[in-house]
This record gives sequence, C-alpha cells and structure tokens, in this order.
Amino acid sequence: MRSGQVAAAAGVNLQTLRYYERRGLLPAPDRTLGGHRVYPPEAVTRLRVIKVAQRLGFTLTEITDLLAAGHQHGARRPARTSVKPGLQAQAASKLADVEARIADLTVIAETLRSALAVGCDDLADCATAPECPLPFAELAH
Amino acid sequence: MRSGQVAAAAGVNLQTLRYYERRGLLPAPDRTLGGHRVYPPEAVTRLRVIKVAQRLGFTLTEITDLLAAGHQHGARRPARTSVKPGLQAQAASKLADVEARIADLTVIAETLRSALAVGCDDLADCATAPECPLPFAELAH
DNA sequence: TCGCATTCCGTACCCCGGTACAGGTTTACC
DNA sequence: GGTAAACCTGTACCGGGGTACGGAATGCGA
Repeated sequence: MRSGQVAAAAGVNLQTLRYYERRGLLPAPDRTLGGHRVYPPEAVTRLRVIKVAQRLGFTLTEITDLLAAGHQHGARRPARTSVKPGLQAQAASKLADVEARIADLTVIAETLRSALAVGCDDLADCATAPECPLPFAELAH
Repeated sequence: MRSGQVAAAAGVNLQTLRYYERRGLLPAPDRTLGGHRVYPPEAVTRLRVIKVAQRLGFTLTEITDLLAAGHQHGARRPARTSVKPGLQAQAASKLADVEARIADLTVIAETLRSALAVGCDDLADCATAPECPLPFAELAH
C-alpha cells in the first residue's frame, strides 16, 4: 500500500504518517526504487492501535514504549535494560489519572452550577461579594 | 506594591504578571520614575479572579472578555459594538463543555478498567485478539 | 510516452500558557 | 555612597501533537 492509501484507511493525515515514523511509532517501511514508501496492510492496524491508545489518554511517548514493550515478550532481559512498565501497569496508573481528572472536573462542574444558581454575572463584582460561591480564597493550591 | 510582592501574594510568577499585562488581562500599572511597576492592592484580587476563572476552565482570551464585559455594566452599548456574552452565558456553555468532558472521560475510564479486568498486556496482540475490549473498530469517529 | 496525481524531503509554523535567559538599570538598606 | 537584590526590556524556548508549504521527483493510467 502507498502512504496515501494507508493514511486514508486509518483516517490520518499523510504528514502524520511521516511524523509517527520519525517518532518511532511506525516502523520505517520499504521503499520503491524511486523512494516512495510501501506499507504492509498491518500498518493500518498499527495506526488504529495508536489511535485507540491515544484515546485512552496515553501520550505518543508512552505508546512508543508500550509498542516496543510488546516486542520484548519472552526475551529474557539483561539487568542493564531500562525496565519499561507493561500495559497493565501503565493502564492502571492512567486509570488513576483519569479518575482524578474526573473528580477534579466534577468539582468544577459543581462550582459552575452554583455560580449559575446564584446568578453571578460579573467576575470583578463576585470577588468582593460575600455571597458569591466562587472560591477566591483557597488558591494556595 | 512592587511587582515581586504582587506576584508572591497571588502565587504567580513574575513573568506571568508581565505576560498578563501584554495580553490585556491586567491593566498597565503606574511606574516609578525609574520605570518599575507599582501596583494597587486590587491587582492581587484581580490575579486571584483570573486564577479562579482559569480553574473553572476558561481560557485567558475568554477571561479577558469576561473582565472587559464587567466594565460595560450600565453603559448603554452602541449597536456597532461586538456583543460578548456575559458570565452567565459563558458559564453555562462552559458547564456543558465540562459535563461532556466528564462523560468522555467516564467512557475512557470504563474502557481502561475492562482492559485491566481482561488482562490485556500487549497492545499489538490486543488488536488481533477478539476478546480484547479495546475499541479498535469504531474509530470512524 | 505523456501528463497529472501523488509522494518525496526539509523546514517552519500552529495553539496555549507560560517560563527562561541575557544584559542592563533602579531601589533599598546599611 | 556602596552594594546587593529586585526589576527592566526583548526575545527565545518549553511540551504535545501535529499541519502547512515549497520545490523537486516519482508513479500510474490512458
């Protein structure tokens, strides 16, 4: 498959393909004699995997490690190798992040709702009005 | 008050102060003869207001508009003036954003939890294993 | 074999909210 | 009046994930 086809099949920009290759997310494909990239169909799968992982909140750097970790399967690792956490560990910590983010946003939503309920309509006034529910004080966070 | 005092009082970097001034979030203060900024105590309040608004999910551009909107209070506006939505309207739409984001993250958290439950430990394998709960298909989103 | 579509590469730029640095001036305290 | 701390300006850079552009070369169908 040619780069344009792969990009279209995965719903990704052509530039993104090259960007991922530079970042080591996508293995460098074979080339035609003229230098054009020729991808195996698995490349599309790989892109989909990357997109799913991204959607789950992993950064491209983390995804790079996760994909590389897969290759070490069963290979006994030398003690000197940097130990990357596997998918389970990474997913667990990412889940904690996401849950924390949800908790945070929940507080924000509640604050917004109370500001709406009270009828605040001017930030500057709110700061000096005692009945305003916005937390102007506890910003030593 | 001098810039360093204001920055410390508001828990903000000195550079940030000047950055906000450039962006129009903070009015340009008076200067000493030598050119050093001299702030009134209200500047600290203003910074706190900005920080709260940021915490609620508003961008600096939106905050700029919200703060400017306050000044138009009671001034009858000419028809030609661009009409910025007030705090109520902005807060309502921001609340909708936040709620949507929470819903999104909730789905993500559930997906992560199921990946943990099933024991997925290699993204590349997951993509081809039918029992994997990760949504590799419906990426036409 | 012609001609247009596609792809190549390198580099620069986008958003957002700051932060850092260099090199020079001013203020405040003793 | 000396000196150290604070402050001034302008400009460049950070991270994260791409996107855009220009000019040249290649691929493929008719």
